[in-house]
Amino acid sequence: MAIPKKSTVLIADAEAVARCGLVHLVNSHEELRVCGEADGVPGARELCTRLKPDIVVVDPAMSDGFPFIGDVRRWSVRAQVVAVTGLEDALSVQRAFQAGVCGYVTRRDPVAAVMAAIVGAVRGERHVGPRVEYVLLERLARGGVEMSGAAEAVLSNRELEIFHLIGRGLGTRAVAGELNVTVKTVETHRQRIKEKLGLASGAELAQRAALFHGANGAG
Amino acid sequence: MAIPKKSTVLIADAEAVARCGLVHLVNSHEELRVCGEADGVPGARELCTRLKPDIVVVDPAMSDGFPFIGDVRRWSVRAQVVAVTGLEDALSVQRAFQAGVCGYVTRRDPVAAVMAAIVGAVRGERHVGPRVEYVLLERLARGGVEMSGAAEAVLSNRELEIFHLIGRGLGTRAVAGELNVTVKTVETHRQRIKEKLGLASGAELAQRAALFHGANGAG
DNA sequence: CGTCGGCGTGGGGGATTCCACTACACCGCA
DNA sequence: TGCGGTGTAGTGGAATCCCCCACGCCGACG
Repeated sequence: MAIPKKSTVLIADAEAVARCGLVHLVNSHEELRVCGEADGVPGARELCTRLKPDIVVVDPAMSDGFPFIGDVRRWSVRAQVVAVTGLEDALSVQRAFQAGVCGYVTRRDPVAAVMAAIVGAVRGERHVGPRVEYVLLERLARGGVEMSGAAEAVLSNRELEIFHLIGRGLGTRAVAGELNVTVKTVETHRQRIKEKLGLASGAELAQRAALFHGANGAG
Repeated sequence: MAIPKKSTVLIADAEAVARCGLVHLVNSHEELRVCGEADGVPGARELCTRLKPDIVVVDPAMSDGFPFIGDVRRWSVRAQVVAVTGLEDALSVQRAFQAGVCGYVTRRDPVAAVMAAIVGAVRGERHVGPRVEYVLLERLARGGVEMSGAAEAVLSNRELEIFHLIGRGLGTRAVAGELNVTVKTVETHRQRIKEKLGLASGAELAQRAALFHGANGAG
């Protein structure tokens, strides 16, 4: 037969077990061949420049995972990136697509969905797993489409102030008391913060605020 | 021929990709054979009673994962349980061993360590992966004594599970859906968690959970 | 063997918050 | 002179928080 020139696939995932599964999965498809494995971004960068794979399967949960996706896209217009990860929150999906992934499936999605995303990527098709579809539709249903991946910089002074207070574990009522405004005002600010950051619920807001507050200056 | 009576292995893991890797890994060993796969605890229970596997490879991060470990041990004195999971915090390791696992490796440990733990389990040997060793030694180095430093240790398994989900930014309703219980049940657990950790409000709970999850869970 | 306490699961019900819309005054900028 | 972002605040229905209670299970302790 005319040797159909298999597409080469690079696997970049910190989890050895997941790599093992992905390698077998990819190699079991007749149009695909694994050309390399990496357990971190540095190794993946090296293999990427040396092997020039057609497809890069990457877990953005790795250190520098998201920037790495963008790097691959800049290095080659031909290479496609598929995210296979345990991250199932809307923000991670958003960041991945903004970085330029072609497909996004989670580790809990069926094996068929993983394969569909990788095989589809060969032809530039966008595929997402059922679980990803779900969180995206949830998000779209709420309207807030364009969100700033650039995070908290877009918040106004007042909003940032409230964001910090939320991160300190204060509830709506407590924030209102702290700032000497009504609860309704704080609620409005919370709404706007959620829109700007692309957060779907008050719970996600509390999480982001806590992590942001913990990572940056505590007060 | 003398058919060396391979040991049977049941794989219980919510992540399809990880299952795929574990299946290939286990089947590649001449003394082992995968006899079943489950993507959740209910399915694993069913297969466990029906197939009576020699080894159960389980991800305790699944819903009811830790109690399931204990159940397996109670069902059969002969069956051994090996934890293969993404959880790398000392508390999870401790809970797993208290529940009765024979070995504990993380998904990021080398494939060889995973195999060593599973093969060793056939003979009842205890194996942990390098990463697990590291966190255990870390724990010994600091605190010295029982890790009461983590106030979260006082939480029951179920409470800890919910605590993690809250830390991932899920609201009460979302947690209930994830665990297939009613909202009221989740509310009760949230109450008890707040009592045990001395938290005054749901906002404080969300903050603590986010910080805890960010520090331990996923990075 | 009984009882007691912790755990997981739920319900009732009032207070509170969430959330989508709306409103208005202020300010800067084109 | 209008347009847009900001800070403030309201209305109203859905969802939640938060305290109290209940039941079944299981392990521990007397």
